[in-house]
Amino acid sequence: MLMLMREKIKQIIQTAMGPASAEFNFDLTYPDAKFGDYATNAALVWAKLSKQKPQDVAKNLIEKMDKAMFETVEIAGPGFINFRLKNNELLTQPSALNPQRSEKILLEYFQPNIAKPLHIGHLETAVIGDAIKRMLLFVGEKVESDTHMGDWGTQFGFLILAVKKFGKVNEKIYAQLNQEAEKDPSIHESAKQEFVKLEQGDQENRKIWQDLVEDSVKQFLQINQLMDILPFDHHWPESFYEDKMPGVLTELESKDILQTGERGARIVNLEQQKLGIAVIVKSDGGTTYLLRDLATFIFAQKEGFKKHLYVVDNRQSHHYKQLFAILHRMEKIEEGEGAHIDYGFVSFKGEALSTRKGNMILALDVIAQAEEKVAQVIAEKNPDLKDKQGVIKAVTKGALKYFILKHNRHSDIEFSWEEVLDFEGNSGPYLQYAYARLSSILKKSQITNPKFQINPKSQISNTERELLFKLSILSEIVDDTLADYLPNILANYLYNLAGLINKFYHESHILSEKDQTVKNFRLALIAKAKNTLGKGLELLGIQALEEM
RNA sequence: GCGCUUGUAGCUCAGUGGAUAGAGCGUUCCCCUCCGAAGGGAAAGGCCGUGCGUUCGAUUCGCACCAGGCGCACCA
Repeated sequence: MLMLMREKIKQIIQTAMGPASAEFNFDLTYPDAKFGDYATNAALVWAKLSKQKPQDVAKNLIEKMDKAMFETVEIAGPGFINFRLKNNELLTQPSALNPQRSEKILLEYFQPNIAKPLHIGHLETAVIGDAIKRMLLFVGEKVESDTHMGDWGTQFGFLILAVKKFGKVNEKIYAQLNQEAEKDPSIHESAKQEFVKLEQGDQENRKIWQDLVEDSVKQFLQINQLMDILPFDHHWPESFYEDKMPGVLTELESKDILQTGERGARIVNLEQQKLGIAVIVKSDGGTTYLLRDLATFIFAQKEGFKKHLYVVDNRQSHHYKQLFAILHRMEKIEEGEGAHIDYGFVSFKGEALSTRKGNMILALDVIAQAEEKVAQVIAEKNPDLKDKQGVIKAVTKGALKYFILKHNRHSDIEFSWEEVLDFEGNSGPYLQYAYARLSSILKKSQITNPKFQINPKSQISNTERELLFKLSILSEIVDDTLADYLPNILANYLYNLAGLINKFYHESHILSEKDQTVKNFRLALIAKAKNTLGKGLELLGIQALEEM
């Protein structure tokens, strides 16, 4: 059974505390490097409960503790216990854990809408979802991804109406028609009618719809290549659930959950949970997104998915609360089996981006501008680079993905061209650059697989020691990242790691080092750093480059 | 009105019940006759929105208020 180092240390602490340890929680954190590798507040917590002095409790704990793994165990500050591991222990952290759970997880992300071009918001869901998928796979979970294309709903009434009126539809026509509808309610009404006809199987409308969908699917699947998104395991668009909705309605009826609301709409009353009214079927008989999401969840459950995760922006959190509340009432869901992985949407110059306002930042525009800037930088810094095109693409994707992933997904992002196109400092290319320099040294050393020889007599600098520890905790960081599905935890870690690597690179000379033992140790450190940084980048979906 | 969410350096953002609150950008400096300067180092810059409470300890938890954003029955 593989175990994270911090779990081992927690067990050691618990063992030292004896049966009393079951009664309370304590933390094990990463303190400032000068204090140690790990720190615990266990003595402080215990002292509080037992009304003893923290220092005494700590002293007692340390005495009883199995200290074999540690270089030092010290009391510090108000009663923290700081642990410093023996150097050899730093090489033993498993790169992956044994999977604890074996249920299938459905991870839904990337929900493009027909007749709307891909924009920055689509990049967010795709990039966040992809990173989460990569990490879940890394820890051994059975996760499958699904795109949920918006190919159904009243909007299709508008699209069909547009095709009938103008013979075709594009973004402009669609927007124009929507604007007209705001002034003229009869247009809105006819659009709704067209969708009802589509749902009832009208042949002409079906044909128009199919053509629209086929076109769009081709366009959307560019995302896999465009942004290096792992292939999707499923494409279950909204229309996929068309024939699964009646069954859900029947079940809602039989469980007496459904009520008739205003104008004959079929609703679920969630006022008690302070979630308002959920409309399941509209008064014109058309289905709602909510009904399709119910059908989606229930379908996935029948397919054996125990957990259903949705990577969708935070404006829809009310919707997902309603969804989970209804599923709960249907007794289909238990705590933790459905989760809305929400993210803040992008604003630009303080204004929310929207297609309607016309300030939307399109995916292809961002990519094009970033590629242009990357090409400039390469022309300036590394004009003789081989495979320029490949590197330009990889650096561009790295910059965009990292820009998205470094933010705590809960916060809204203020988009700034300046920041997105800045490849210095806390950026994707900074990480890729650190990696490329490591590769370069290893290549020049001509030692392909250096072995660690930690000679107790040879000097290990503070930076080297700190780096060695940092390299040992990748799995713990992934574990933290997945606890709340916050990819920025991994992104921040990698940024700090790259900073340490750069500092080490700056302070310690490798190729010119005379002492063979020291040189070997440093080379091994470089190799391990390269592997770890490379692995971390891969988990974010960012390509590591040998040269750039 | 109700609900959710955010408020941390000039700007954009991390972060945490505790040991000196961090980074990038911007500003002012320093470092390529040594492995890639897309790099490293230094300085300046903070009542962590306000008030009250819980706590040995609050920027972190709770409540109230102020300010922004989002959502709240037939859009998805």
